[in-house]
Amino acid sequence: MARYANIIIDISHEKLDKTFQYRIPEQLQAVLEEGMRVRVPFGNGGRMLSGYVVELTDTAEYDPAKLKMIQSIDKNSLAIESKLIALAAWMRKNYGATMNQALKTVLPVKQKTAEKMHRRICLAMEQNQAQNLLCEYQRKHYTAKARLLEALMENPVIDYEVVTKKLHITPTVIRGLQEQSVLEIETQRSYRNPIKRVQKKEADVRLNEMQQNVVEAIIENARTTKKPCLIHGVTGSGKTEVYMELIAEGIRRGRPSIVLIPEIALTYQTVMRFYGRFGDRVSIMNSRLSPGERFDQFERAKRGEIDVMIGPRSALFTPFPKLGYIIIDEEHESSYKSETMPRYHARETAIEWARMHGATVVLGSATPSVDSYYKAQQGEYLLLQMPRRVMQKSLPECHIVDLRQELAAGNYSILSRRLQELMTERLEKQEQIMLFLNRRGVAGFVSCRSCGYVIKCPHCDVSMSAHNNGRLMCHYCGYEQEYVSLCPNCGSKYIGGFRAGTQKIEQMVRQSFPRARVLRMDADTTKNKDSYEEILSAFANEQADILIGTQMIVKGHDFPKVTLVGVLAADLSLGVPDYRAAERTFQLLTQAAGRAGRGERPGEVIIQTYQPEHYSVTTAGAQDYEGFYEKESGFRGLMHYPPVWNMLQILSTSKKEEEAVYGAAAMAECIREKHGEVMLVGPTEAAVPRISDMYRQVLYVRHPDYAALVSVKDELEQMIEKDVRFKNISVQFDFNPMNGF
DNA sequence: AGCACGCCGACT
DNA sequence: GTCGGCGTGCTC
Repeated sequence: MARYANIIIDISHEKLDKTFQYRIPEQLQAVLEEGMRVRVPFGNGGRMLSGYVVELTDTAEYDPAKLKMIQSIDKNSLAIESKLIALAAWMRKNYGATMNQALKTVLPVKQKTAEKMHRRICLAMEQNQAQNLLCEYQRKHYTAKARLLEALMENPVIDYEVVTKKLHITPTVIRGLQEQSVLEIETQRSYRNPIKRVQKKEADVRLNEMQQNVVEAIIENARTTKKPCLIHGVTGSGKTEVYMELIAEGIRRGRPSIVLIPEIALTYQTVMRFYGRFGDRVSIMNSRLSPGERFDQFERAKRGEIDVMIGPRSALFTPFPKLGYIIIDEEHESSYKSETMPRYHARETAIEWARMHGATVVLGSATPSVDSYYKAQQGEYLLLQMPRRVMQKSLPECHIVDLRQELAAGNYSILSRRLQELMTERLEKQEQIMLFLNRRGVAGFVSCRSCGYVIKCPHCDVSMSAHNNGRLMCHYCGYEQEYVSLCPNCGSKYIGGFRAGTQKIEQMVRQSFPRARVLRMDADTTKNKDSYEEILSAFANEQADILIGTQMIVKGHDFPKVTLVGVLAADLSLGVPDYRAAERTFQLLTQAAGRAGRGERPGEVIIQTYQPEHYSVTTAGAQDYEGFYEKESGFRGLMHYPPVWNMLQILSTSKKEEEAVYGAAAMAECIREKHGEVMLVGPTEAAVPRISDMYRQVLYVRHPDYAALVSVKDELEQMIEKDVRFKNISVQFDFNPMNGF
């Protein structure tokens, strides 16, 4: 039975944005739970405030003599906040993080800052009356009051921020004047809906039989077992209509829904479809929203003014008081995994959140993650298949081209003969082409052809990339230096970039097809937010014949005129040193292929590769998910990888190399000593041994049960707290990682 | 955020 | 001396 409770008073102000520890009175020992709202004495005056129990613990983190007692449990708590706090506690436990880190992800809005933005100060008296008062203040040398009053006479309404920051007036002064009714603070809150409304409600769409069956199965499941559902539906099978039908069903039960979409796929088109169906009861969240707008949307959700929230990972924490469905589209996307602590996965977190709400999670993908499909096979998820495209459109025809044979035949171009032929044909027919490459920049690393020396970042130990501004850059820390014309190691002038990037390909394509209009889209051409939409809509409006790009062109957008997709080198993603490389390759190839033939004319796909016999290439070429899954899950089981086993990746970083090494070694020893049951790999240098002058060591722990890994994490957290040598070492946990450290 | 505390100029 | 404005720092 815990003796102390860590309590967060109000997330309103940064200085209070931490926990305070209190004693738990005897009569509450048995009933108090994490997430509960309580009344506690706070501050010198002992005034009573409400706070949330964030953690129950036995260790006093503060002088126990100074700890005060919790007064009571607050009964009129808004259930939703306690639930979110409980969710944060769950995340802390299952992913490893401090409670504050977890709380900040779950309650991302600084509520008062958002309100402050709307807060204005206005003069509450006549000019001449104010003039008199001003004279009086000046006479009495009330400098602050005079300053404020003078400003108010010039401009009767001023933002609260301006008053405190620019005029240097403290809240004490403002409150004083407010009490004397010299001024008023207006906190009018005008809701801004970031999407302009245009449309009337679309007539309910007719679902085909396949869609209808899926909808009925999910609704039935939501009434009974509430298992997470996984929809495996090929591109173009009409998953979005299914989602909308489910959302509508939730609304009929008075339960709103959350739709998670990778930010990159959150396009105008997608949003408009939901808007057309649900009107302004839909709210969209994206990274362009200001904190104020974000807050408004959350506030509307709390009050039940919206039925659907659409957004990326963070939209999961929309504080709906009730919840119908949590829909996760493109569930295999790695953007659902957080890259900062707590490194939570939106899918698992959604399942927990849905459990707390009695809601149902619906996952959808054309290429489900091996993780989810495995769970479906185990009966943990309900699997639903949508194997056909709507309107009897056929899947594109797929050809695999062996690049080794091209080389043998004397073709040194990045475009195979087959691809060139088909491109010529499409250009003649005025159809569009997409060329896809999993790489960016003019070229990859720069190396010397005489001695093999590779230019690396002095801070991160990774290869520097050549950029079009003629400089070399480190992708991890941003370090830049001049391009070199002579090898720093041997002085040879045969130093340069290898492997083509999108820019190089653009040049080559322009050379081979001088009359074609070419667009390029990659991280470099989409630096500012809008250029992304601009390029895509230019291509959609047929202002170009060929679109060349990285991953980002294969997601979301529908281009009906595209009838040829070329994957230039499937190997690039296969070569990544990661156990998920094959899975990622299969997904990329399938998605790229899915871009072809979305319109009336059938599509064709060319996959160029040096490994045409690799199963992820062959199965993607044959549009055979099952075949891929069988091979891949077999491999994972054999090698004890997730999802068959679970894996915990641990990173130890420090400014000093020996400290990072010590941290990893000490943790490894602790694991060997106390958790002999797990499989331990490492410690070793991370794939990137140094980032921004921080040395990095990694450990991998594996075990069939997730819970075993959680207890390893708990053990390590305790050890770290005790061992003073960890003072300058930072440790990060990543459960079932999507990316290596 | 809100409250106490302490500094400092103004005024009976 | 005392009164009151106004900035600072702390709250388990």
